[in-house]
Amino acid sequence: MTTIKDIAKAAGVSVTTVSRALNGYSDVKELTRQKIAAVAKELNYSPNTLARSLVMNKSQTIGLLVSGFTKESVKDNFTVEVLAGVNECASEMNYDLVLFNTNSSMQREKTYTQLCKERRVDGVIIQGIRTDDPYLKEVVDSDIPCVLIDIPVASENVGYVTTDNELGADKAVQHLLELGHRNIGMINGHEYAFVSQKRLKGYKRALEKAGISFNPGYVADGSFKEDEANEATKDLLSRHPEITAIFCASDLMAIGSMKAAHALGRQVPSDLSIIGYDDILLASYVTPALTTVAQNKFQLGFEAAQMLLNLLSKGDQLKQVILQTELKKRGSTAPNK
Amino acid sequence: MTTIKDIAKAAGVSVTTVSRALNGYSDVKELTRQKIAAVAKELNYSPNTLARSLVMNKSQTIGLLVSGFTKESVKDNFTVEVLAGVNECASEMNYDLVLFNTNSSMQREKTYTQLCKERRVDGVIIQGIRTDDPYLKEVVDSDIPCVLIDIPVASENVGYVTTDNELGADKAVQHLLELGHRNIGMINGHEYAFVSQKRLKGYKRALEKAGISFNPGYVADGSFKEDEANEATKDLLSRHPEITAIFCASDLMAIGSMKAAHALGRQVPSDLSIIGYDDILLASYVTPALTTVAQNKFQLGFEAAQMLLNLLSKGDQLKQVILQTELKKRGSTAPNK
DNA sequence: CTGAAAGCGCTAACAG
DNA sequence: CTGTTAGCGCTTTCAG
Repeated sequence: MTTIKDIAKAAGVSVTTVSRALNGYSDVKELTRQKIAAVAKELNYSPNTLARSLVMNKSQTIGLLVSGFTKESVKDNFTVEVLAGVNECASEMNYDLVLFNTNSSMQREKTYTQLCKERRVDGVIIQGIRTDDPYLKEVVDSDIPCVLIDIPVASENVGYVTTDNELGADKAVQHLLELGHRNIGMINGHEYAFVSQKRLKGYKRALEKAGISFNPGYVADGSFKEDEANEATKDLLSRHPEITAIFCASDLMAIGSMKAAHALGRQVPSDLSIIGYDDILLASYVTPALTTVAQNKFQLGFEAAQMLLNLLSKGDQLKQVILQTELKKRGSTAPNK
Repeated sequence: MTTIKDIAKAAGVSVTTVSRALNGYSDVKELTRQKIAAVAKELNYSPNTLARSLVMNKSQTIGLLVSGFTKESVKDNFTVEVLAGVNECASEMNYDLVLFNTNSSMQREKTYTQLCKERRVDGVIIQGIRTDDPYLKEVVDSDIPCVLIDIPVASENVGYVTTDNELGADKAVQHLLELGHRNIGMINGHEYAFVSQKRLKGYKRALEKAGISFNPGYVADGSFKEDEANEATKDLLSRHPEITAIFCASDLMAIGSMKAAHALGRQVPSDLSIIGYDDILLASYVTPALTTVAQNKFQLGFEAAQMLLNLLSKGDQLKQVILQTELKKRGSTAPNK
């Protein structure tokens, strides 16, 4: 493997000159530069980024902590799309991504922080972590630049990007209200997700605006899982058969709810309207197609990467980005009869 | 950031001893070891893997070249599942993954090989690359240990893992034959995928076994895309209305075919049977649910990682793994009337 | 059992 | 414009 030393020798110059020439510094005679470039190509040279990173104390790498790559959770294309967005932005800025093994089946012995510090990533993007994850605080408290997705925490070198979850939920419920529904249930995620709290808030707000008092018994948790939402929906509907519409805090759960409705012999949307959240791929493929509150997952990732890179370059220090959502009316909601 | 030097000073020993103690060498007095461990923890030490990799000439990192992280291609959860498998295996073996930016919208100036060499990854896994990708040959020819997914190339330090595509296609067509279909069309991917070639072969083989002569006009290409398959299917069916069943070389294309059938007023499965390949998530969610040939994508990734790590450890030098597929009978196929 | 010293490949003052 | 020198943090002979 050729090194700049080899090039220096072959070109009859010093390593310094080689380094400078190869890195495009201005203070190298054009002729020398060409000579060096030629030799480098001839010798099939590749710079060793490890060495460079070591001395520059900068790895041009950003770490990715996601908990969405387990065998089970591929259903949700949320993670992938976010990743695609991150990748796109990182790509443009010449950063590489390292995926940390946060979800091994084995007991993890190293904390995220350790992983990041050892790998000397320049910064880290965190997604899909529960707010009660013990390591979350650790990373945030560390001095590693960090951008969180859907977790509103900001500080010296921590920012976040999320969507307007309260408004999104509000819009969803608003839609149901406009269709004439009055008894609207909600299947929420779990308390360890900020988005759940926000979406519940939006649900309440929309209800309140419509002059409908909030009934805690109308809300159940589905842990963001299809199966649990299925169960929760069955339970909810049997306790409250008067419910004519359900707002689910995720599409996957909405699909679970639809199955529950089906099992209970209630037709969607004629007997029961269901609205989801996220606009995952499946949403438009299930039957009936799911009405949902769409969030731009790709953009979420892209913006997160952009914020992180800005943080790193000490450019604009924007610590908060809130994206808007869009109501997608499809087949799973209909006027109340 | 603490270094072993700091620890050495604080513990009153040399850096050598610190290095050895921390790396669990046996030739360190137990007392010294404990002392060092204590100091290390006290000083909140994290080893610098960059430095270590540099001197050891080993980065404990494997590169991932996928072309499945563009904004458009998230539909296919194939890539993600493979990634999950790779991640799982790498995780167990304490390797980290670096995702190379192979799909930036900008013109890429660096070849895969360059990327790999610069980052000093120990090996690389390649997935979703077309066989006519100019860089593919380059990587394979380089001396970087490499495992390909679905591209049957093996050499000194190159291996591959794939599924038995010919048999899989054979099983699919067999299934249609058993349902009494005789005029069976095929929507294939494109010629730059080995799997397409294999699946076509399997299609022919099944037909031949049944004593049905191959009609080239019954085969069209859909480029593995939903839309193109849709068009191709419309075209195929209008040219050959006698076709009663179609074998699609991917589920995404099968979904496109289903839409085409719908547009043409042909009911699936009663008027037209459609069978896919892959068993992507969508397959079981569309209506009717798609009959398909399932491949274990997670395992594909897992085995690829395992093979690569074996290659790296100079353990068993298995260069070829072929996984089996499973026919999943669902709602999109029915007996020929 | 421990330490001194060399060196991985590169960059960055600093001095010409 | 170019070279000398030092050093990033770590591992590894080689001597004790």
